[in-house]
Amino acid sequence: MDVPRPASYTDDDILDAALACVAKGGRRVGIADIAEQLNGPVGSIYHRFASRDVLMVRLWLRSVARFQTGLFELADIPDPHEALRAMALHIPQYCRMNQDEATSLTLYRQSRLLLAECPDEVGSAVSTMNDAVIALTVEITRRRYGRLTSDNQHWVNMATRVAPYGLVRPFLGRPIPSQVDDATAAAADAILRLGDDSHRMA
Amino acid sequence: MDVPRPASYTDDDILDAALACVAKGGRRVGIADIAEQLNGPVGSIYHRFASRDVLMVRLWLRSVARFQTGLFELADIPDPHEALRAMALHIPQYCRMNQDEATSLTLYRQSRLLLAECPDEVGSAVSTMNDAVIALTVEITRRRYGRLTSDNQHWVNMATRVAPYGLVRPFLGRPIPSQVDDATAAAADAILRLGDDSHRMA
DNA sequence: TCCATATTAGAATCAATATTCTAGAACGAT
DNA sequence: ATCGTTCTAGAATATTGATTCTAATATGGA
Repeated sequence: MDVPRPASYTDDDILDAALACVAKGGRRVGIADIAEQLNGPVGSIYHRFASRDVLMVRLWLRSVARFQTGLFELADIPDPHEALRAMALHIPQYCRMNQDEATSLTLYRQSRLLLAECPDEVGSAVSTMNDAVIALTVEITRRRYGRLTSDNQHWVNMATRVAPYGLVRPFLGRPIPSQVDDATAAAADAILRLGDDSHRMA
Repeated sequence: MDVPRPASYTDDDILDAALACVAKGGRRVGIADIAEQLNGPVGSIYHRFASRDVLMVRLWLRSVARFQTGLFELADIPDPHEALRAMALHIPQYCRMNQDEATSLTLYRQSRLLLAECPDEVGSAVSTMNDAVIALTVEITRRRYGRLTSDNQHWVNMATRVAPYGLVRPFLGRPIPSQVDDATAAAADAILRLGDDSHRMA
């Protein structure tokens, strides 16, 4: 069999270059910027990625996946309330340890991508990206509240994702102060507790 | 004296058109989009705004100013903790009542604009936009904690701005559920309380 | 009516960047 | 040494969208 020329740049090399550009902040990242950071030609980038959009979405997906692996390690915390608080705290901790990737998480939002403007080469990955995490969360939610309601899921979502992410977001790009973690824990506790009084409902 | 031709489009008309485009979401808003929404030519837009950047920043500044006027009405709540909680709750409430403007608040961040890339025609407005709100907040903070420390200011900032805004942000563009308000109040209370134990410090 | 002025109007231009294209290079099996 | 394959290279092209430019228009006072 004939053998092809070996590649100088892997997919991940290119994604890493793009990540560096995104983290560097500045203006909107262009293919030329990525090529410069990569120290390679734009042709090699287009050889692997159909378009700039596909490249950027794949970068985002890779960061999301890496973020999520840390979450699964929290699955075996026995007390469910503790587990949920740990999930909340994982967000500022991950952002502090992986500043560049954390910045790249702000590139897209799943809801927007699903709505439209998403290259279908990556469409299915985008639509299933959260499935495993949702399954995990559902299980812990059931244990935490005794039963699973859409209300409970709402509180858990707010406590473990929305609030923590909202609290770190303004600090991305600079060192994340420890007060963010304290505020995250306090907010998560308080919001999770809202699900305990179901007497509000009819 | 000679009299000029009367204007068909005021500054605010143009900003309103831009606002509608931003709220409509879709892709990045261009001058052509705004002109179409305005039902006028691009020339009239450039007649009033030196550049797209100036226009968008002015839209953002107008939204921020409108948001802030609601805040000042809370100044005379006597109990400082109540006042701070009300400030926090003002954010989801404002976003619910003014969905389009709320979306336009996500256009820029003051910190980024000050750093660079800000047309100096609007630079001074950007740098002073928060002065009055900061003065108000400082006063309430002092009453809430007895004294003013940078730590206290941090907690107040997290409780009344960062957390509430982070909690609504993912819901912008669709109806904002009442749970956001409940979560905001709970989180604000919990975070403000963190400033009460100063025994942590040396 | 005619003037001075500020404005509308939108076609023409310009700049930035994404994308395509053609040529050449690297590899190991034959 | 040659070949088929996949990759690098980067110049050329296409596209997108901001900005500029010239002409025309509305207005009330002189």
